[in-house]
Amino acid sequence: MINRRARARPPSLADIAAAAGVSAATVSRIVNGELGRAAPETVERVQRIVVERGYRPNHAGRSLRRRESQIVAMLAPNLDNPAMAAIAASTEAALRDAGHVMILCDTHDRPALQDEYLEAMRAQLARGYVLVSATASPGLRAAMARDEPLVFVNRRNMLGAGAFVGIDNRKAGAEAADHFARLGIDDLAVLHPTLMTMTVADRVEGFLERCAALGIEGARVRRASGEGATHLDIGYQAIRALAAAGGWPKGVFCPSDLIAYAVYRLATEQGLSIPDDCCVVGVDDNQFNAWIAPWLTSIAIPYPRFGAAVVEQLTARWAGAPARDLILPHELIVRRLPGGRG
Amino acid sequence: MINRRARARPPSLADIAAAAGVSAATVSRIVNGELGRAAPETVERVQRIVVERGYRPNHAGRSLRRRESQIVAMLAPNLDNPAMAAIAASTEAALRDAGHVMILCDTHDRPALQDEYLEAMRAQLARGYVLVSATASPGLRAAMARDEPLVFVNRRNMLGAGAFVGIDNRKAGAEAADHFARLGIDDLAVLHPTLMTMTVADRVEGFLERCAALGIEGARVRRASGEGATHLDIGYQAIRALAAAGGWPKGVFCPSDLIAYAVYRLATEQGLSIPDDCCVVGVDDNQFNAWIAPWLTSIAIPYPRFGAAVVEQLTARWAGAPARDLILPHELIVRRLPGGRG
DNA sequence: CTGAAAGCGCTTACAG
DNA sequence: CTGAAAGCGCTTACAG
Repeated sequence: MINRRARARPPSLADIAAAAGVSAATVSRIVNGELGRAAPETVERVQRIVVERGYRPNHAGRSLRRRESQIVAMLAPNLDNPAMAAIAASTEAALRDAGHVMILCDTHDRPALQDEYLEAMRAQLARGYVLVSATASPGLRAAMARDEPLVFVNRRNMLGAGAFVGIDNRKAGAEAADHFARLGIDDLAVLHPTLMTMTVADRVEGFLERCAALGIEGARVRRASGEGATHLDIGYQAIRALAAAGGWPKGVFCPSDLIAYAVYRLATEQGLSIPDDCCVVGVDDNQFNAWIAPWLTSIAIPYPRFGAAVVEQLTARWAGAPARDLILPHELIVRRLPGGRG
Repeated sequence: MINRRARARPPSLADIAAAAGVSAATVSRIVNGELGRAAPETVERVQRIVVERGYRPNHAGRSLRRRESQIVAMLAPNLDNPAMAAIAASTEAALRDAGHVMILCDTHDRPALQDEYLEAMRAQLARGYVLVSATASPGLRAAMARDEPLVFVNRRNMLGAGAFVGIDNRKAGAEAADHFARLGIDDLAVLHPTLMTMTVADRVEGFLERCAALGIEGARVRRASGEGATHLDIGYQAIRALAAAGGWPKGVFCPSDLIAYAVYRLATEQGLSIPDDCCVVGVDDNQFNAWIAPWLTSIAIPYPRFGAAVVEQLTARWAGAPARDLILPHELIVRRLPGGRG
């Protein structure tokens, strides 16, 4: 038996107006909180009927009329990355609290897909765009030209200025170097994607600069890079190349936890122990590290706070304020140390 | 300097019609693929202008008129769970391919929030609802009464029938028991939340039933439960209680990977080795297991395939087909075995 | 304090 | 093959 019973139409403004014996204009004003413009008894009656019938304004009608929706689009590469999931979760909650809904788009880090979503979200009359680790693309340039409210997360706008939410990546890299220095480890390496984003490049540069400042010569800090779809694959390729070429370093800086996970995998495969044979420092400090990666010291990025920061930036843009940076504090989380120290 | 330059209005149907010297009706038909109803040269001209001006139909107008949007709402508890992230990622991609957009709502497993989102999405004229591990709630009952297109993922509809996408949880639990039997481990335990969802209860029951069938008496299979916001906390509480009460078992079945992670943490804290001292089997097989949890054997759930299954179910519901179950295959992924076997 | 009216951008049954 | 017209549900400037 196929059930094709037509779904009941939700009550419209007109239905409420008819039931209350007033005009649609009056109901609209009351629903939108303009309580002072109607007689108290009218307000009371309308509000009662609204509740009774479970009236909800139809957003298509409202958006059409106001030429704007309450939709905010988040464009992110690869939702499977726990850092992305953490950002999405906190942003979703913060937007919801502010009365918006978030549409999540997975760009797979491809400019063409990013542009397609930018266009699709524009057709949805999106009120704002949250671009997590955005890539350069013609559509992004067009959105900038139209002065759309854009907020860049993690990775700065590669095409010019733009509101930004993230951490101080150079400083984070430097603090990783300090950590190795404190432990007296100077046989170091850094692993990264062959094609670095600005974010990763800043972390790597911050690390290398501090190493130099600490007197660890360039020859003692090796670099290796890899290619692949994820930092897992990239990291695996990089550490394998590094270990094959000159043996394992005593310490390795990974500009993301996923790269660090790859190092752990190869070490495990080769029977080495982390951190005793090689001390690893990552970035992100994904929530699972505390549970199953006691070997990983990592620089925690406060993703749970990103949501509020994103909303703050969007609100500022809507109010016409100029774009600015919002830099949140990171923190080195030290876990197991080599030789059972600490 | 505050930049308040008004954003340019995107071209409307009327603009295109004017530019092409035809009526809005004709443009609408062509844009919607009714090519046969206009002269070929008209079609060609309109299509050219559509491309030139970058015309995109305004979805608010279309939704208003058609009384339906291309929005599909996904309601999920806790996006931070990697299983949820995997489901969200694959569903987002599949819906996008089918021409829809997904709005992701985080219900935090709270009935009131679930209802609020159900209402909000209804006001958005959502065309369908993907309910991941949904909870029972008045709003869900109301949505069922309205015959909304609902698809339940992971957890069946607790309030009646409903299209379902998931695995055979009893069988999964049974296979975990088989695995222990093959290893000759019969000092077993199972950990779970104090308040079990149907999904988890099925896994646990399937495990216990198979244990009984294999001749492992009830006294040799201990149970412990815990409470908390996440399976991490729940698992930690459960394994601690179990170990404190009667010592560590030789094998433990965890109906989710997160519970298994908690077991690993306590074992590490107490200086025990997994799987040598205690062999752990989880469920989900999150992507990171392959990289940093070589100690964890887990029953893989094919989340990357869930998206297509969800779209299949939604499409069937839209076509008026009756609700049915879509059971996808799981697979036991065996990793390191106790005593270096395997 | 309240309402009539216009209009947001689209679709579609109808007429020709 | 094409268009005029109505209407989806809402908001708002205007008039009273």
